[in-house]
Amino acid sequence: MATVFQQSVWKALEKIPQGKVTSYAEIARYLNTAAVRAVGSAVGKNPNAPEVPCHRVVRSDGRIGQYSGGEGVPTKVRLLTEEGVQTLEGKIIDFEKVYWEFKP
DNA sequence: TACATGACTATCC
DNA sequence: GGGATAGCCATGT
Repeated sequence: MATVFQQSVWKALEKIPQGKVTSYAEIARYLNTAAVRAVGSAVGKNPNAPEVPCHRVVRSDGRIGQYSGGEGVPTKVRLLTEEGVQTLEGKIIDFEKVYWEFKP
């Protein structure tokens, strides 16, 4: 289904430019909620994977986290690397430099 | 550093 | 239609 919550999350994901990443907490804060798990749940079960760059969302501690699609986390890491976000063993390199903040 | 608790939703009984 | 469970996590102890 496509609830307003999910649509809001996906819409926020589309605002992330290529080569940048953001965190679930950032999205939750952008949606004015504290349910970061709900965000992950909504993004993880998104029915329109290619339209939503869910691989540009990582954990707030700089780690990749999980990924549902393709080969899983390796696919997420590879996509990020292709877009210019360097990773090392499931962790973002220069996380502060590629971190994208949502503007109100 | 590792474990337990917390907020909110979608999905499965 | 209603209640219970789990989820691409965060944060505090």
